[in-house]
Amino acid sequence: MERKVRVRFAPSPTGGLHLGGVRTVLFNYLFARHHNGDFVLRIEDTDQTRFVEGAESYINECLKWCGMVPDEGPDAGGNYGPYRQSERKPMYRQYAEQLVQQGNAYYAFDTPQELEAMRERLKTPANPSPQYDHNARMQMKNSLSLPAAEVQQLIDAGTPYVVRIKMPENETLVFHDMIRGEVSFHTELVDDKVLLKGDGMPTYHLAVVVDDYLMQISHAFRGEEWLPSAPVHLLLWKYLGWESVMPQWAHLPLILKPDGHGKLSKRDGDRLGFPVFAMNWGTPGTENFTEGFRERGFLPEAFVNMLVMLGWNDGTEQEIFSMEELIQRFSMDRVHKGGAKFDFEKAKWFNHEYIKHYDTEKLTTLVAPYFAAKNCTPDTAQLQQVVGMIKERCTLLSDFWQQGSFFFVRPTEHNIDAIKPKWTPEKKTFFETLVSRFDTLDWNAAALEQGFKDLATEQGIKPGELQLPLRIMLVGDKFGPNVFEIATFLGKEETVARITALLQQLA
RNA sequence: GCCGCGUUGGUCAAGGGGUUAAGACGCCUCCCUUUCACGGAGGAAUCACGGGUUCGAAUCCCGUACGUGGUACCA
Repeated sequence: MERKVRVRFAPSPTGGLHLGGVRTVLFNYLFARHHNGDFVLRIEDTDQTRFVEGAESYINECLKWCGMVPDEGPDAGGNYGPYRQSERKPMYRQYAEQLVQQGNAYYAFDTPQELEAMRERLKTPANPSPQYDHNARMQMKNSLSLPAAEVQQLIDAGTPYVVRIKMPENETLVFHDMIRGEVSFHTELVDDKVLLKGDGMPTYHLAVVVDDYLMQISHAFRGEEWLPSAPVHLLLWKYLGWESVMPQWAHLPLILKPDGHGKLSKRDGDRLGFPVFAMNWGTPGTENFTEGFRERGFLPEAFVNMLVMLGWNDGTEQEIFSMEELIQRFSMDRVHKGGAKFDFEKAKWFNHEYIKHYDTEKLTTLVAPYFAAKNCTPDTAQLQQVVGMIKERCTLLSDFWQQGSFFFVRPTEHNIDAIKPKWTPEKKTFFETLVSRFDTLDWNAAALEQGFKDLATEQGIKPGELQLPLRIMLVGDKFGPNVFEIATFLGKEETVARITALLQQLA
């Protein structure tokens, strides 16, 4: 019988949710939805990497913004909770003990100093980082090397200890990865990973196996950095007798720095001037602040689309996908094996595409806050009209203010240098006459343009030479939509005021 | 060092024995527009290297290089 698809994502932000993290969630989400399965959020808050204040609600807000809502989770209830690792603490110990009794794991009493001493002692140029493995374990203080009585004595005395997995020797472990196919490891090269820490909390290795089993997870997707510890997890599934219900695994490629090499980090964003977190993280204005894609002016649809194309495509030339299309077409076997360098220019292109085709009414509600932030609160219908006129020349939501403020606020700065060299008394006369002639014209773009050109012809000046000055008068600089449409929007009174104001400056 | 994974233009990438090796971003040129964009037409630029297998290799195999991840009582 085929199991229902259940995938889980386990974020553990000690900081914000970065691109790689969001993309991992996204692939989890798309796969789950594609198969009509469950999408479960599991929170990894351990004692060591304790959640930073607010991190949990931050994650939930990120997911909501991106349109990926978990079916179950800390707030939604469900049958597999609790979902916070800290609340699941009592569950793990019994499995660790079971492994010890079966001989697949053992107690280790070594102090951090002793571990350090061992590494120092075994270190050679050929082996710069010795492991706690089958070579070293018998030289250490653990229930394999010590007599049973002494072990009991240590435990009775309350000596802190950890539980380590006993890696077998000379075995080759093979497992199937949905992206990479067959992957194999030699067990003697893997160290005896700690399963249960001195404080009684499980390490990721134990927790992820126990939780995935108890939560009946059918598919587990995570970053490529977990591939080397996959053999430990595989062994745990076997030793605990759960191999028949082991999830299918996929190790996702990494997102790399745009320049140079290595994993993309928060520092790269600061250094190169782009966000790496989905949303603002930290306190604005302080050193611990990182701007998010949301606040930078990205639409969530564009953000998600951009992210999914980093490592996946559907094999066609299509690049713009709605979430519904992604769910329909997503398949794990079209995910790339190699990491992808992040390209902010391409990310902006996605956003521009979305803005151009976005519903103007909806776009206006997203743009309004950017105007409000500048103490500009125009009538919604008017703002909507402006948004419609300028949206194709805005890449980010934050561009709308720069591209559209002059519709509502008279420009204070004028790019006079653009017209002054070619300014003549005849042109001055033209604009003075134009103003006086406005009363005879219908106030719409077509009529204004016609009247403007007629007058230019009468006075023997090329209309083109007069359009730039008019633009500078109304807009302040060389940008914006058709100048007659701008005048139409501004209205006769404001248009006249702006023309005369600049005429005085040029005098 | 050892182990894993990877490598098609600057970037994202399609293609997986025979192709003029798609497409997109970015860059450049031209057209449209006497603004900035949008739109349109073009252009430069790629199969990491070396061996095999084959009539034929970007494609299959081996090696090398390079990159990347891991090598913690972090995840």
